[in-house]
Amino acid sequence: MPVPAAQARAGGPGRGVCVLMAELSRRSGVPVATIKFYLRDGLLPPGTATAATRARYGDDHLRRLRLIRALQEIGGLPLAAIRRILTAVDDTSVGPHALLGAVQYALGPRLDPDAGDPDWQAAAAEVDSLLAGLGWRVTPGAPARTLLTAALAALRRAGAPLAGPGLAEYAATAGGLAEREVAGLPDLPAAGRAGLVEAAVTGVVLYEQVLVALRRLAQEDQSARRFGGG
Amino acid sequence: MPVPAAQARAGGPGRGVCVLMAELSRRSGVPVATIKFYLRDGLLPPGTATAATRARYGDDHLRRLRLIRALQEIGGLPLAAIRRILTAVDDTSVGPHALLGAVQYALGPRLDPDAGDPDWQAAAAEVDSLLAGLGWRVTPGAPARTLLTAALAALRRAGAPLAGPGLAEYAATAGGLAEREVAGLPDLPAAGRAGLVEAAVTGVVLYEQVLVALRRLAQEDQSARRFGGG
DNA sequence: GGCATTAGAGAGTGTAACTCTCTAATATTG
DNA sequence: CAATATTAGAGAGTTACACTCTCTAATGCC
Repeated sequence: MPVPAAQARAGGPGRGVCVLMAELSRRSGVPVATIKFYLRDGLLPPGTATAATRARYGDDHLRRLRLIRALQEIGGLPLAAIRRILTAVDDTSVGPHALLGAVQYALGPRLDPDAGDPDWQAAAAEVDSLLAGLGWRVTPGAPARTLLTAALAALRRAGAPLAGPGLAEYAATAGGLAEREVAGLPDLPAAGRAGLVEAAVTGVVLYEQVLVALRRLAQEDQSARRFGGG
Repeated sequence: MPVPAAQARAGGPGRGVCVLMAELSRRSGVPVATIKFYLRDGLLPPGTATAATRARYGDDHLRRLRLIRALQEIGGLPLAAIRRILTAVDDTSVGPHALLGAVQYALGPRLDPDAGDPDWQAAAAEVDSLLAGLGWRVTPGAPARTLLTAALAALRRAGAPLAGPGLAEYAATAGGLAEREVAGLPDLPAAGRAGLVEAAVTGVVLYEQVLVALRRLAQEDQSARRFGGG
């Protein structure tokens, strides 16, 4: 027995099956108290109030709640970063590229560049020449750039610097991944802004964890082969 | 005027230039109060006491301190995870493979598998068949496996599942990276246990951040090319 | 009419990672 | 040799984060 589409997805934009908070909690697996906290924090838009002590929440609340939890539990993002991402998502004047930038800044490490350290300077120079050689268009202050520089500086400090060719190999691998990922994003007219935006956030954050997890599993396998079970 | 090597690296194992805590703080950039905290927490072994209110710290303290900060600031690990890693590092009865396992468990997400969720079950089945098909030797309870399953389940829940061939492509890329990384670790007799151990921890944690950062930078570049500066 | 449920706001809780304060002792300097 | 500065070590206090609890007034439902 097919459910009438008009009932499953009726009403205005984003208004689907409308339920009370207890039901939203049950469907999302998030405690009621936590949902209230998210509402107060502005992470979740308020429901449509039907009375002084009654409000209803739709499908978009459920999707938003799942997005928050995915970014938090799987992506490991703090709520402050998630709030920044969601603000950009909800601002329809923010284009796709700027939105991805917002996600990058929200992800990006909050570590301050320790200029003055010779290892840092060497790492920064290496990053500069790498990006220049590849012709990648990245903003100078991108957090990922700081992260890369910090990681290379730490490797240098530990006496195991990641040199030019080895680093370029990593960059080529990363470039191949990113190329396919961005190409795989839906077109704007086809998916609409909301669809593109969600796919983009998902792609940046969740695919990263997929990659990281697969690499760790592969390392475990390789380590077992080289060093044996002991 | 060359410094006599016997003076720069004298004494017993790991005892280099011996200094007071203030000097250790200056060289590492870590505040004295924080070093004291690490000492109390057991992250840093105590210095050699020369009097009731005097202790000296050597090169190994400096290296350990740098390792802690790298894992914390770049790897984003909580101190509890770092403590677990360092315990395994210091336990000479732990072999290379088991040490990498300890790092994996320390890194691994602290999210509980939500069995019962159909998306989770589908993701778990996909992970099982992928690993079986690749023949990777990974323990069933590996945290990376949970992370992968959780990420795939979240993608499914968001309506953008990462399907068989696409996932296999990611796995192939990750496998290639891990193969080169593990092959690049020094041999046990050549580097000694301490050298191998540090290279392994570094390889797992810092190279991961290098890869992640490069992927994000590549995404920014690809996004700029596809969506333009707006 | 009466009772369970709900929205909303404020305060309280637990954890992590420091940071501050204090004491006694030791090194340094005049 | 006495005054001052510095240090090790231990405990308590602080800040940030992410909830979680408590309370009140207002419904909805029987």
